[in-house]
Amino acid sequence: MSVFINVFYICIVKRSEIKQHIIETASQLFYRNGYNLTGINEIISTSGVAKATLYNHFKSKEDICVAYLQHKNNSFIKQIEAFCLSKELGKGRVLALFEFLELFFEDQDFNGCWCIKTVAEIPRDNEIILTEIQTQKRDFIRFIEQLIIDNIEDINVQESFMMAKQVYLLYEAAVSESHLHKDVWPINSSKQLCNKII
Amino acid sequence: MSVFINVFYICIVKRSEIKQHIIETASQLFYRNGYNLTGINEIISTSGVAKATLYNHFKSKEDICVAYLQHKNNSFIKQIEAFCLSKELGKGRVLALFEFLELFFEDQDFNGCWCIKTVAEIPRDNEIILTEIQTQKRDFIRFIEQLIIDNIEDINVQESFMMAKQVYLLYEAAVSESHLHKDVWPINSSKQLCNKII
DNA sequence: TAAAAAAGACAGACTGTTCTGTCTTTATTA
DNA sequence: TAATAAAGACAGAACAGTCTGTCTTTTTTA
Repeated sequence: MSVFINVFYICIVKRSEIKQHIIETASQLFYRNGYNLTGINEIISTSGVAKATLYNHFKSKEDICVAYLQHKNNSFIKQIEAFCLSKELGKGRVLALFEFLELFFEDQDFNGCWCIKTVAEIPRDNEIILTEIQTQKRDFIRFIEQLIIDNIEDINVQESFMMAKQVYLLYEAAVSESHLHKDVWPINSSKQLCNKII
Repeated sequence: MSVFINVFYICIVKRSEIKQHIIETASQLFYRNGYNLTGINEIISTSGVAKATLYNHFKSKEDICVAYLQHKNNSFIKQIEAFCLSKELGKGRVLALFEFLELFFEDQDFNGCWCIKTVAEIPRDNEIILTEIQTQKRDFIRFIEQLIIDNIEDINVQESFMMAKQVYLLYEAAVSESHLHKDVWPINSSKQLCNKII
């Protein structure tokens, strides 16, 4: 039996993948239930990892938080980029942002923006986490800007940056408000307005 | 000394105003430091009220949370309404929303939207608090809608509702994002875009 | 004098973090 | 290939706090 369990366990988490496994487990819990409401004990019991092992990989809960944010952002950027590029060249690729969000919203795990959620939970003076979040958002604005440059005709640098910020604001509002109202209307309204300005 | 302290204390909070005093103290703490990071003990020590007294007025921390949200919303609506009406009739009264937000942002106590913050902190299934928040937001949209009807010429009911939702989304994005980026640019971008659509 | 507030002890559950000592896996050597 | 060494994952206790909410006793106010 011991052998079976061992073999079985290895199938789930290889030794070399333990850190990643902890990150994924913590991410699910943090995103679903919130950072402060998720305890270390819940993370270790859910992931099946020993406490000492967790603290071998991360020096503190805050450390896990940063890893969680990065994990979320990495997969998000990868997915939304692939989704937009799957559409035909042109305005549609910008509007695809909101179509992606629609799918994201319909996902049962949707729980709003992890950055906004986390900012709301940490003390004002936690610069480590705040900096990580601001970096993610600035990268996202740059991603939108490139999308605009590549897909909107006759647009100069100044205009494209201004437009990127506006599209970004509409996207962010759509995420937060669809979550708050538990309804898709903010996504539609934002998309409509975005269509008007691009 | 005991007498002095008592006299001094009475000057601050009359007996009949204790409940209101608790709400105001809790509001400051919840808004500044977050709901979960603010303990009952901090509320009582800051307000100078006994624990039993607090639990005489509120049956639970959640109860105080609802009172906090209502308190915030009441004073917000009162202030923004007065500010908008202080401007000249016309489009300017709609744009005044963002001018109000600018002042709000510059206030040292500014810490984003209390609704978004609170939603991020409570468990998904807390319907009492969520309902309170959704009601506040719907009321705010209705307020914006009335502002549009009163100040934009030749607009029908359908258009005004659609526009109200869009202006609302821009306002909400401006609040959250100016807070996140610690910068005024989201307010300016939102205002600019709002000006374009009204 | 009766009602209400103050003060703070209290229960009981939870927090993040550190630690010990054991067992298992992996890498290196002979 | 077999023996050994190093790395690190394991369980679980302990630490010094925290938390909400209840309760009793004393003091103050109307």
